[in-house]
Amino acid sequence: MSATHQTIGQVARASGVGVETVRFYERQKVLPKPKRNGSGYRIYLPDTVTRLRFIKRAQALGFSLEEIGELLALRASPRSTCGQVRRKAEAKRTEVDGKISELRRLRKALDGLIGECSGEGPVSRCTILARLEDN
Amino acid sequence: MSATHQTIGQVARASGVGVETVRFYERQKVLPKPKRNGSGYRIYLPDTVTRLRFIKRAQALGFSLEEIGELLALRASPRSTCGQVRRKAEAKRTEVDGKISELRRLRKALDGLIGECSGEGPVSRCTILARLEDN
DNA sequence: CTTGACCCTGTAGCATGGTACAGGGTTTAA
DNA sequence: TTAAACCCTGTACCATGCTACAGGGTCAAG
Repeated sequence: MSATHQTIGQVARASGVGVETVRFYERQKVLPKPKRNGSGYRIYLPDTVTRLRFIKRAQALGFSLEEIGELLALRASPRSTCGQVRRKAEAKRTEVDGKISELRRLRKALDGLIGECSGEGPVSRCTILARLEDN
Repeated sequence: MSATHQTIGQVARASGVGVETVRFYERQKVLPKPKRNGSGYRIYLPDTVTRLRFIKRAQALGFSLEEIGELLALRASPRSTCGQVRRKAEAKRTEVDGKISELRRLRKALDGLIGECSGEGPVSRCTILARLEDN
């Protein structure tokens, strides 16, 4: 194997994911279909490792594989603009903000229930359960 | 149908869930197996609607069906104490807190990327993509 | 020449909380 | 009596991101 093409096991190790994951990404279209050698083995160019690392970083920011596919498509097209990428990031931030508020709402509700509860006595006099039951 | 027993369709309507959902909850053990009539139809006692509403409220607080099963088991056992219920609520609050911090971390990272980005020019000079590619 | 490490395809499974049939039987009201 | 509305079981499917086979073929070292 020369430095310019690698097997699936090599790119997997170099980017810290599993071999099955690399094949999975190909099926999910976040990795392009690579060339094959005479035995049908996948042969990758070295930029594949960069791409895999890109995927991992984007995942860590909360992007789904589908969204990562869109980011990669932007990256690959000379027509696309930085503004388009930025808008994806802003949309994700808005989404994250929405999840945070939802979780804060939950937290508040749980806090209310816990605050009202003495923590003593049998379940039959549990104020938390009473709240969950009926009104 | 007397007031003391209802068909699956009746409890479903009365509690605002689908018929299939009621059967699903039975499989998931959050609803007990009901008696059957001569034709094999499920026959529910009226407390089933209370139980279904309990489930919905607990879900709104972030409890999974499995956790709701545990809450219902506590509710049903005279041995259990209010403290056990309270501890479940506290554990859920801790879990929610963990998710909130994780999301805030994401938000911060996205914010940093967005802040650095001019939003102008081609993707080839996109600072957001550059960060994701980073080696 | 054999062994072990690698590669292939295709499929199934995990968790979560349902939804949607297919292909039956039952009940109710006109 | 017949049609609609209901009920039954069993199974498959949705999203999400993998992981784990089974049952092969290939390749490199000793």
